[in-house]
Amino acid sequence: MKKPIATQSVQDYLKHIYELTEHGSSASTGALAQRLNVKPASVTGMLRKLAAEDPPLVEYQKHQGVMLTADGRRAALEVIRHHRLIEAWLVQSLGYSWDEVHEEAERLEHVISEEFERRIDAALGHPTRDPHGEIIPGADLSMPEDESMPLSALRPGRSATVLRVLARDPNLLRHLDSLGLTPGARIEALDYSPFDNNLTIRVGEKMHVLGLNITTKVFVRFDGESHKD
Amino acid sequence: MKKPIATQSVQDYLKHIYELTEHGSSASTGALAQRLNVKPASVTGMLRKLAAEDPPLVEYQKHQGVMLTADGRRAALEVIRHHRLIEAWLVQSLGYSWDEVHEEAERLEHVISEEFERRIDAALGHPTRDPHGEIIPGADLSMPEDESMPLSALRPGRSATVLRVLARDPNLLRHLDSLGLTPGARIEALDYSPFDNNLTIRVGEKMHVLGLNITTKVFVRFDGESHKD
DNA sequence: AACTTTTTTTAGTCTTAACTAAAATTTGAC
DNA sequence: GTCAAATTTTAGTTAAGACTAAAAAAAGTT
Ligand SMILES: [Mn+2]
Ligand SMILES: [Mn+2]
Ligand SMILES: [Mn+2]
Ligand SMILES: [Mn+2]
Repeated sequence: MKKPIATQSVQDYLKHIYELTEHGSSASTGALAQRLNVKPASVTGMLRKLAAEDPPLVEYQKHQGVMLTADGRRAALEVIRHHRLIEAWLVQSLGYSWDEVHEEAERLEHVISEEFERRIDAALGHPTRDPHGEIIPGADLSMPEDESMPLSALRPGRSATVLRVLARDPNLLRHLDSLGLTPGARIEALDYSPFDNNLTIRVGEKMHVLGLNITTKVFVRFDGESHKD
Repeated sequence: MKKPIATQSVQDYLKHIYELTEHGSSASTGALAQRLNVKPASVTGMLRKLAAEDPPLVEYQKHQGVMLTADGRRAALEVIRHHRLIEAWLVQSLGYSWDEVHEEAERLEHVISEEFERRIDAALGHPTRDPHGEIIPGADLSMPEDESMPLSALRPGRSATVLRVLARDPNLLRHLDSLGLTPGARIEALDYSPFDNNLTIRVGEKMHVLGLNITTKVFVRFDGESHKD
């Protein structure tokens, strides 16, 4: 019932495959190579290996991209849970800011014990989201559906609440913070310009005109929509 | 001015060489192999490599054992500082007990950033000793002389204060804890039996008869001795 | 449909850090 | 001082995971 070991490298491959495929499609060799900072030839080699593991971790057919098996998905979610709990805990317990935590978590995620995981989870009160608003998989590795919509879909007259931001770049994160676009922030859409896709919003007292570069990276829940189906 | 990288393996070798040689002598291939859980042949290979690094990390002559160079010593102390700060912090901040922290620290020590080191150091109030009483090297990697004496040297009529325990085995650590032999504990020697080296001591209300297995692993400061020379 | 470009895979190398087995050296007993 | 035992080193493999260069397959273009 216990899986033996997965190297750091294997864990990183699985994590990135998960992130590329969470919404159905399969991940390409090239896309993985780019995310992992590795050459495509190296990715092919690893994918063959992952598909040949005893319980196979991926389903892989030449030239067709990969998808995670149930086992691979569980292993990926285990790493993602580590990553996000660590981020939350670096912020809450050591005073890191949200633009500093990713890099640190990237290394710690591979070496903490399950005991450590349990302890920070408990110390944080079993949080459901990390500092960027990403959902933290449960201890049972369950992953609730993400119901957020990109801010780019918000139109004048409607308002919304920021759920999460999709960004790792520290400069972008600091910029979003300076705009007040952090999880929980209330937003009102004031104007939309169809030609350049600029959206004018109000956050608290402040007004901002945001381009797609930003509005596609901030995910919100529209106000006045049912939470459940 | 920045050293590039040292792999986890290199860091572990340096750390164990430091621990074997802190009091002058040089470390043998076999002793290192045992501590590192590796075959002697592997140790020889690594020692050659460490001696050949650009600033050499060890001084090594065939069949003569190794000693750290100044550079190697600094790298070792960096890892040891990480290890001991992490142990302290696992205990104080996450409620670990002193028998659980070593294993976790063993893995974390290699991956935390200098920023992380600074933050836990500050959060703990710049501690000078880890949960086992081991001295934590300073941020400048200075290492104060350890002035503790083994409990086995205490004789009836004298009393002492526990400074540190030399143990990693969780069972031994729990046993020491149950005896009250933790850093700060006051001890009074009541009786000594020269033939079996048994020492009878009082700790608080309790009396214990301890053999060499324990008395050589608990280090104390004798009461009524000057701290400075 | 044929050809060009892009993507992916194969084949072969390299590095790190282990291992085993055999050779060499040192230690220690007499 | 000689010789056996213990320790250490050399030599040659192995495994993981990266790389480059060349071959093959897929996708796009006219
Ligand atoms: Mn990682
Ligand atoms: Mn995050
Ligand atoms: Mn270690
Ligand atoms: Mn310790």
